[in-house]
Amino acid sequence: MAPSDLPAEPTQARRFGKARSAQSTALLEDYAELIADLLAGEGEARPTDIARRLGVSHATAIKAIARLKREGLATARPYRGVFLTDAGMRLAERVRVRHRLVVDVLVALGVPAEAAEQDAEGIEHHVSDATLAAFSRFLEHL
Amino acid sequence: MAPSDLPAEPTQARRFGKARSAQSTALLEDYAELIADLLAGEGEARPTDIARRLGVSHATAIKAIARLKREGLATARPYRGVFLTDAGMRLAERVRVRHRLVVDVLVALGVPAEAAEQDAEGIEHHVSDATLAAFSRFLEHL
DNA sequence: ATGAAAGTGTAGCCGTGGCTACACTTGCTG
DNA sequence: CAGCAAGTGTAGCCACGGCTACACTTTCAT
Repeated sequence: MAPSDLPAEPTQARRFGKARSAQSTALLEDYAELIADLLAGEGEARPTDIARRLGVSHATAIKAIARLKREGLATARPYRGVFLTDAGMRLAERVRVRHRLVVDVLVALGVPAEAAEQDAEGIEHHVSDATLAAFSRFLEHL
Repeated sequence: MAPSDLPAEPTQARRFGKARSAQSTALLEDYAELIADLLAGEGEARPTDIARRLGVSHATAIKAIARLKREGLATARPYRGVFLTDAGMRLAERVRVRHRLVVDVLVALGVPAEAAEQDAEGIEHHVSDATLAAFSRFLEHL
């Protein structure tokens, strides 16, 4: 596409719309992945730990956890920590794999490790399956 | 970093924080780029056109334009279209270059064109200067 | 066994970015 | 030149994701 070609209106609108909705699931993905990590590493996931890791207040974390529950991704009983449902664990695993893949591709392209980790944190939520597949192929053929 | 190593807390919190703040500028970037395209292509940028391209209501577009004005990126007089300030044009140009670079890298990695355009729409807002530089180098050495 | 510290939960505020509904310009057309 | 269609702007709603402040459990040490 030449520089000053605008894509057809509906195409462009669809793209922006998808990017917007990807954004709305990004937060759930981050929480799911982090909770899975904490469960694996510490045996439990407490709201305060989650909040500290994400750099938000515990109240913010608790509200997000409520949303995870609403979406059927997590369960939690008052004062008893947070757990993931099967759906939540599947999501976390998908996110974990995708995150590593994005970081590995960035590093393979010559991005310094710390920048790769940082950028992957934002990029990962916008990587489609098609792109993910291409990333896999690229890393294999290295 | 081994799979189940968690990054140190402050590091991880900082990463998430940066990813969050990148998000807040993403919308401005999209508007600035689109307005620049419309000005270049049609000679004028009207709120309704902007809204159609982005797939949002005209009211939403107008609110975003108000924010662009607040941030010193755009100017607009009632019923007279939207224009970019110097800062706005510089931003738009930076965004345009970055967008192309991201798309080109994705395509070079084997991502199908349409998916590359779609994913770039979300990814571009999270690409640091270091990553951008690596992308450039990668494309040159192709 | 109790009391303080740590953690948890709730309430209520803010700004953002969506939306619809309604009012008002503008500008073209007949 | 009158009137209507298209475009513009404003108001007010919602959900989200931040926050602080405050209340309530739990837990652990004395």
